[in-house]
This record gives sequence, structure tokens and C-alpha cells, in this order.
Amino acid sequence: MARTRAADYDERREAIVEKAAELFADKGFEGASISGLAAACNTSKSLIYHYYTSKEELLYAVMSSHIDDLLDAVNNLAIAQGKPAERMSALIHEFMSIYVGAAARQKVLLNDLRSLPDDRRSEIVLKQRSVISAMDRLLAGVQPALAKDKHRLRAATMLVFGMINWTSNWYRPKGPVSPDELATLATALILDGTKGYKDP
Amino acid sequence: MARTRAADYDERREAIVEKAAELFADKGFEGASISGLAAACNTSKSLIYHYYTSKEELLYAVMSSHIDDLLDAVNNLAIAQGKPAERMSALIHEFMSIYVGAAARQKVLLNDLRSLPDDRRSEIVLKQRSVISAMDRLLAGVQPALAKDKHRLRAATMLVFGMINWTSNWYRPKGPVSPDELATLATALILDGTKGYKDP
DNA sequence: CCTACCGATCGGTAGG
DNA sequence: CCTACCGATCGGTAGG
Repeated sequence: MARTRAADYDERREAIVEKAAELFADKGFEGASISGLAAACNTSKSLIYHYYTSKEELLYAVMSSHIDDLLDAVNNLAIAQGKPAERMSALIHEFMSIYVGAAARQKVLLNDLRSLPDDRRSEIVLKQRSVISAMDRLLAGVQPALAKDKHRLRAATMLVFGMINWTSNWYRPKGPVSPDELATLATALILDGTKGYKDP
Repeated sequence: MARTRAADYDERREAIVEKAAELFADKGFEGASISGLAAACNTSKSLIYHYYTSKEELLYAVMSSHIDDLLDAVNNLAIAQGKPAERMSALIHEFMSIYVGAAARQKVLLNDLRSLPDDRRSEIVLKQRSVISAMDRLLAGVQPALAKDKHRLRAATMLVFGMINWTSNWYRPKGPVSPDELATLATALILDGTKGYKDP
């Protein structure tokens, strides 16, 4: 009979990927080493390779669960009720909440996509496009004039993602502005900022 | 008499740093190699080290001239006339123009600061803070209600930088939206988005 | 004795 | 789950 899997297999696997997320976020994927990860986990390189077949596979694990969380948020929103402005507010607040709860993974997702192997990367990119499309539709609902020019709409969507994605680089949730306050500020910028939109 | 410096010394030095900017932007500082840079320049590693003492010094050269360009833009604005809204519009357009004209350097500045040695990094960070402070003051002029809460003001400033900095990750100047159109769209978001601001 | 550059190789460390 | 290693490539420097 085959040996049983260690009782704490899943916990260990999760602990490794979480530490990897922190190291990758801190030093970048290329700047971080498996040796360093092993040391941070108080274990050996071989143990890491027992749980993940390659450094890239670890990177994929860091990103995969996180993009799924973001995708869940937009899918839940798709079936929810409410006015466009309220739905936009809800999504921005939800995104900020996810970003704060998984700051390292969010940073890795934004910075190290190029280090994924092609097939893994295109899988993640596909999911990112779903998230972007959802924001497109939401923004079109908030400001119908924007919906008439899909290139401008997409540009506005990316400016919105810029606001919230860039927070990974400066925002500290324990600082003077709470995540909810920041989300409220960003929502106001988006809603009031698009309100005055006229066809160019 | 000492031999004269090669007539094309400055051109060569500039060509190397420009190629380095492209490689660093593409692969990240840690992911790029001096060997690869030498190959891209059709020359030897030794030639690279003749012009720059270390890989980090090259990174500094990439960032230094670029942050100086950004700083010049805000300093020129400081002595310029005009209403707050017009000054904001002018700065956003000027930033977008600089970003587009030095896309690789801009990307490197945003992504690879952590790889600079401490003293070089703090020099760059100091200049970045000047740029951020200028945006703080500009935003306070546009919406005086924001100026009363410096933490919210700073958060709003960083959201604005998020919009324009994030463009490095998606914007293609040869696409359907011109740099000026994008700057106009971003300016409208900022000006209208802050117009409705009330004390919380 | 300077600057400009080459081919070859250094000591260390990466992922595996 | 560890120690002991590998082929390769890293940033940087030697002699000429």
C-alpha cells in the first residue's frame, strides 16, 4: 500500500506559497531565490521542490488563487441588483478589500506576469480580461456617453484600474486612511469624474 | 599629451543606457543580464564596464535623467501662471508626453527602484517626493476642501498618480487613443472627480 | 603612461 | 526531508 500523504500536506503547501508570495512581492520573482524561500520557511530547497515542481509553478500558484478571487468578485456582482453607481461603489470596495487581504499576491500578479511560462500566463491573462470587461460594462452603465466610443471607454477603464492597482505601491491599510475610506474616495473620483463626460 | 577621449564617447554611453533601459523595462533589472545587454549592443561585456562601473550604476543612469525630466516639468509649472485647473491640465499633459517619449525609462523607474543601492535610491526617492508634493499642492488648489485633510489629500494625489503611472502597463501611443486624448480624459476625471468633494 | 577595447576567464551562486 | 552535488550562467576583471 502506498504511503499516506502527510497529514499537514495542505497546510505546508499553503504556508510555502504564502511565504513565496511575500518574497516575490519584496524582491521580484527574478530577484528572489528558492534557497532564500527555503531559508525563510526554515527548511531545505528539496522540501520546496517536493511541493512544487519548479519556481515558475510556485509563481503560478501565487497568482492563480488570487485572480480567481478577483474573478469571483466580478461574477457575484454580475448577478447582483442595484443602480450602476451603487454597483460600481460595491466593486471598488470589494477590490480594495481583496487587495488589502492579499497585498503580496496582488503585487506579484501586477509585477511578475512576464515570468510565467506562456501557457500559464495566457490562462491568467484571460481571467484578467474578464475582470477588465466587467469594469468596461460597469463604467458604460455609469456613463452611457462613454459606451459610444469603445476605445475611450477602455481607456477610462484602465485609468480606473490604475487608481486601484497602483495602491499596491504606496497604500498602507494601517495608516491614517482606512481601506473603506480609500475605496470611497476612489469611487467618488470615478463617479463624479465621469459624470461630466461629453462626446469629444 | 594624453590621448583624447574617443570622439563618440558620449554617443556610445548614451546608446548603452538607452538599450539598458529597454532591456530592464522588458525583463526587469534582475532578469536582464550584462551579457544580454552587450549582445544587444553588438559589443563585449568589457566595453559595457568601460562605460559604467556596475550594473547598478547603469540602473541609476537610466533612472536619474528621467526623474530629472519629471522634476523639471513640475518646477517649470511652479513658476507658471494660470488657474489651478489649467495648471493641472498642463501638468498631466506634460507628464503623459514625457512618459510616452521615455516609456522604457518610466517603466524602469516604477518597477526597479528596489534594486538601486541605498544612497542612490534615496536620492531618487527624494526627487520623487518633490514631484508628489507638487501634485499635492496642485490638487489642493483645484479642490480647497481636500487641503483641509492632508491624509485624504495625499491619498487623492496617489490615486491620480495611479491613473497616469499605470499607463506604462497598458497604454500604446500608436493605438486608437492619442497621448493628448488620454491626458484630456485623465484631466477630466481628476477635475470633475474632485469637484464634488465634501468633507467626510 | 594614457584611453579604448578584445577574448577569455575569474569566484560565487542560481535552479534543479 | 537532508547533504551533496551538476551544468549554466551570473556580475565583474584579468592580461595584452
